[in-house]
Amino acid sequence: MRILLIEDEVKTIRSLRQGLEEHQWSVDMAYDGDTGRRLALQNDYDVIVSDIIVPGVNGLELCRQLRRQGLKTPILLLSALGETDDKVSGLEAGADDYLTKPFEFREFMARVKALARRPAAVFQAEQVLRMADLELDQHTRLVRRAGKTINLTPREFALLEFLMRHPGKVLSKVEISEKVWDVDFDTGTNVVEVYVNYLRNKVDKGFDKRLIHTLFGQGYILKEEA
Amino acid sequence: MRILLIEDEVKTIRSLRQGLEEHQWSVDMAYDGDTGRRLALQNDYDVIVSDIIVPGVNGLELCRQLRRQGLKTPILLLSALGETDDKVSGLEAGADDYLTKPFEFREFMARVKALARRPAAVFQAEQVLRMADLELDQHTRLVRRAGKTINLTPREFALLEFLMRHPGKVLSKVEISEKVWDVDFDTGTNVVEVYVNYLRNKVDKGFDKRLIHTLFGQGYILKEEA
DNA sequence: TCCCCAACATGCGAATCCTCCTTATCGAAG
DNA sequence: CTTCGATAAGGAGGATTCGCATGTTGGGGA
Repeated sequence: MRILLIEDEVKTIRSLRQGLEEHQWSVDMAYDGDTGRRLALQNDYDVIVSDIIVPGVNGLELCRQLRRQGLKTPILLLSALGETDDKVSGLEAGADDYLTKPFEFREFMARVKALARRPAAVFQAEQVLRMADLELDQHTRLVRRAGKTINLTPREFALLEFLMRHPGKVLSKVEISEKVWDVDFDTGTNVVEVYVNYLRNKVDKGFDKRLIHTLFGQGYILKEEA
Repeated sequence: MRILLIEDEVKTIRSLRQGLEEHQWSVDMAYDGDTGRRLALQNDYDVIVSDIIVPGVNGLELCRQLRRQGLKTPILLLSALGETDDKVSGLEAGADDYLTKPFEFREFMARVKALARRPAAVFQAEQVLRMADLELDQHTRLVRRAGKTINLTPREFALLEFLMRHPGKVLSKVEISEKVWDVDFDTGTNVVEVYVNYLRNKVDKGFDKRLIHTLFGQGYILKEEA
């Protein structure tokens, strides 16, 4: 089971992390909201746990953003704020559970397990890569952007899959040739450029934000902002 | 939205019922565990709320029984017992959330809503046809026999899908032409035979038991025994 | 600042592969 | 022996992949 823990309070981190790992959970950490969001979209967790008060994007806003982007992963919010108003606004932001500090680890663990056994998580366990409103299911080989299904050829799919496995990373044409075409020499052609062009026509054209960007002389990169 | 409320304490019933109905929820009531279980299995609720201490089967046991019978509906347990042990055992019995009395109605409502927005029922609709060790997923369009993935062309898939939708039934070539090729006249060719042959090569050849059988002069049939 | 060249984008089309279906031939059932 | 079914072979048409030629753009040097 994979869990993402977004928290900046050292004491809480230590106890939760240790406890989770003793229960055989694989824990990814984020110490601020922005890192948390990136990880949440990039990887496929069974549960996400976030403190409300963290540096950067706070827990409530994080929930809203993730839900707006279609992420279905169960979210458990932690907070020192125990007022009904706080709980209500957390749950209305899209969280699935809300736990007030201080709490016993056993209750935390029981709630995390309850979230993980949801059928949503089972379905999520299929390999879905996300980047903004673009999603690629490695299992069903379905690609969608803003809800609209996109039809890719096998080679186009392989290229997009490679890009989405390394979001925000500059990928040189040599790297792409190696991983997508499986050739480690220069073919002397511009296949990569041709296929990047194909992908842009299908994935970027007609949508508001471009996701595939060129870094002159360096390669290509998949990211959100222009 | 439909909710089942299992509770015997008059005061709680009154406030919850009234509040839920003001939020446009349709409320079914049970005053004891046995009635609750019967209703839960009989009808299709979005959320089930149960007090732990009710006459007859108690809330914990109710959870276990419902889960054992495969019911996926989210369950919220209510209780005056606020100890960690109580919460943990409730969640481990299969509940999805646990709320300690007394609570404010707004928090209760927020938690119920959080449970109701789960995609549970949506994804339950897994469209898989099975025949012996052969399975065909109408949604992902994946076909497997004895765990081995089989690659079919669209036409082959349509033919196998038609056969699997009518297991054990004799299907004449005319019927197959109509349903799979959408032609209601005799094309004068033997397309059906050719495609049955393709299917046999991929689906039957190399496996111990044949599934596609010929009924001379009548048509084809999908069944187990030779 | 301007110019040029390398880097990149893109239109076009050839080669290849996949899918579908037909035809022809052979075997089996009744 | 006649009819029905199995199977091999191959062509039409479309999708896919890739190369090439020609625009277009970025950025470093004069």
